[in-house]
Amino acid sequence: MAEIETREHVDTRESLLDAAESLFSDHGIQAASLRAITQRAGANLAAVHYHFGSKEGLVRAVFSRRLKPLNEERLRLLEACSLQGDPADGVEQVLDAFLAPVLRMARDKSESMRSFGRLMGRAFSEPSEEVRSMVSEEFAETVRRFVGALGRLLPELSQQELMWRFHFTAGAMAHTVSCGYLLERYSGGLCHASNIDEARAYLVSFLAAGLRGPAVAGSSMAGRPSPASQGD
Amino acid sequence: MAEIETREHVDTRESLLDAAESLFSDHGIQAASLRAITQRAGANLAAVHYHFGSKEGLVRAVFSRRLKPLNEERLRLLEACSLQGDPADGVEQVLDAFLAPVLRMARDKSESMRSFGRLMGRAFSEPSEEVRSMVSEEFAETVRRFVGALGRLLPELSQQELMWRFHFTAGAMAHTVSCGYLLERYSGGLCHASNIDEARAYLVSFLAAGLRGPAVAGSSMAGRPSPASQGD
DNA sequence: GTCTATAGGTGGATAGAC
DNA sequence: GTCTATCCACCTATAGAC
Repeated sequence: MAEIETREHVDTRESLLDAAESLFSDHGIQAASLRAITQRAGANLAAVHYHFGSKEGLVRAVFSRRLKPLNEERLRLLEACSLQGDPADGVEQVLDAFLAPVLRMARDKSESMRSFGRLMGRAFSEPSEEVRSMVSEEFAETVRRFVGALGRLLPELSQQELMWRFHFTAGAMAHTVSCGYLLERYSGGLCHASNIDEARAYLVSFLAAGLRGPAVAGSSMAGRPSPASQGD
Repeated sequence: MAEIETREHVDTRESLLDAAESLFSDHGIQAASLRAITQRAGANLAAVHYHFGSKEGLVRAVFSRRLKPLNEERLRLLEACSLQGDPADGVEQVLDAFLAPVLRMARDKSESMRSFGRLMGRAFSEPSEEVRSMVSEEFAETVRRFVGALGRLLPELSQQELMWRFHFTAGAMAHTVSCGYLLERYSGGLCHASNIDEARAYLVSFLAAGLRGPAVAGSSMAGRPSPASQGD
């Protein structure tokens, strides 16, 4: 009988994280009030301060709960690439290791995971400097490792151009995760951003072609109005 | 003498738009209070309600003031492409017509324009449904026209794959406009997102390669774990 | 650990004088 | 068109009982 009670309130801390995640992604971090969060969690207003110290502490906890496992999975998949490496598909494999965990999260069966997907998609452009720097710190090691792997597969790219291209890669991914509604709308319902297999296949093929494309001239392009992309 | 007075307060309506634009982009739309906005504009709190009816009216005015000229310029540049068209560089030219006005805005000399660039970069993932639907409506015609132009240049792509690729294109652009700090940070200061010529050249070459890449198999890819991007 | 009660502050909006 | 004054709802945070 105590079991039922236990399953009812599960764990206040975890309920608060779930409620916060959901409301942060629906209304934005700033607009989601602790009152709304505690109400949805079935907890008391003061519980947030007991468990997390402040609203900011709650925000940090919401992000790190998901980001640590996410980036660990990415790094595991990256390791797997370099072992079973068919170098011809190397770029595609690395991209898939980078993308698949995020896409899976953003389209997860659980509403909770999908919420976090949307939240993460806009985390980098959050107005709050606190949030931005926390999140970018959380991804730093993953970026370093994936850029390294791509650099070895694309040795003809300068470090600079490699970084730019990785930046665009991340952008296409983030947009896909957080702005899928645009694709549905602008395609008149032809495309469905929620289809994870389509998203993966199209993203990987588009990005691999972009990454492998000819390098920009290199040094002397200051002031050039329209780039001539005829590399070597 | 009246001239000096006139130049002092310029025009309350315009001052309010400038102040709102700046504070919306620094702190977010929801977090920027009418009190802070009117104070910066040197206007009275009640002036917002007199000129725009409500905070939401102010938000709409801030966006449409910039988006209409921006998209008009894009469409003018697109027209110019199809006239002086060297078909070999068609994709690059269309991309440049799409990107250049936004990048110029995001790196404009005036702080006001740069503010709006940041604001626009995250407009699509704004929590407020009102803002998102207003902004996506504002871009609808531009998207339609550019997708049409790209479709004619890339006839081997299905309408579906074209839409997906355009979506990724927009994502890379939005990320570049609104998350330049990430590139600077992750490259250890090697790349500077504020360099508009670099951004343009790298973006256009990357995206053109992605758009021109081989098409994904097409229909039978549901459930395929890692896409084989060996088109025809 | 969880609750109530409340402090102390800020938000958007409006009425009405000028 | 611009101002002051004010309403009232809401926010985060904390003190202190249980």
